[in-house]
Amino acid sequence: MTRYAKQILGLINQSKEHMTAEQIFLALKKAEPKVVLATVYNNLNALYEEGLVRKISVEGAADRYDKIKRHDHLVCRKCGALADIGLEDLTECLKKQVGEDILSYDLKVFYLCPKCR
Amino acid sequence: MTRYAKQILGLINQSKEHMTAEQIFLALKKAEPKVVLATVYNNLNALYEEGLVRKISVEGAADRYDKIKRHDHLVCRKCGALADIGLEDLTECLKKQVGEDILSYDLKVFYLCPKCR
DNA sequence: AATTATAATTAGAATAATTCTAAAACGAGG
DNA sequence: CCTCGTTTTAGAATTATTCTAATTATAATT
Repeated sequence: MTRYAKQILGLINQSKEHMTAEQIFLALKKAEPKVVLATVYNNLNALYEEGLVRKISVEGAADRYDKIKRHDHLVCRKCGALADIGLEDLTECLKKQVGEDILSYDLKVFYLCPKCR
Repeated sequence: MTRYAKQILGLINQSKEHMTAEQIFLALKKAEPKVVLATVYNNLNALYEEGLVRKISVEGAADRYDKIKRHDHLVCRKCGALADIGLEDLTECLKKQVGEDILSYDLKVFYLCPKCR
């Protein structure tokens, strides 16, 4: 794994937030002032292909990157704010229902966050 | 509801596909040759705000619009192809687990579609 | 260490999706 | 038929992301 890929993966795994490519770029820039946004995109795509990070898309907003560790998301339908929740693991249950072999799943639960209520 | 909004809603509800704004625009244009893409976006946003259509975002691709009727999606992790599946309704189960009042949820199950396998 | 090959990074232009702005057209109520 | 509020239009503007080609770094080979 390349130098930048390693650091980007580290950032994503440590972060409690759900960073966009831009935010990751800004964070990485603190350690690597020379790095460029396109490099971050390249590496994020590579990490995603390899299955080392998750990509979450909230309708309308830029894609966000997240650690692989299984967990679900609570999304505010108004402002798009994203929070983690750990619901029970549905993998087995889905495998049975779908029939096909499944790779993973993405469960977003929509609600109105305290601010928007 | 405005003239175009009505037709757009009709298109979405009838369609078996998951159309992007562009595709909806092209379909609507057959009946209404004068309509413009921005109008389609305006109406889609309005319909979405009113909770009359669903918006599904597949990482990387343009947002897709779908009927409100509860169902889930099977997404090919490679090519992004989208298919419907009707899994059991998790609403009650999620309400209990989340605690908060939930509006809806969006479950995407990733797999490799026949073509990409 | 010098040479070559391969992969990663850069800069910046290009593309695609979506939103914004201001003006024009429409439609209901007076 | 005039006015007001809404909808639509045209096109510019924005944003996220990808692409291209040149450059640099890394690794492998002599």
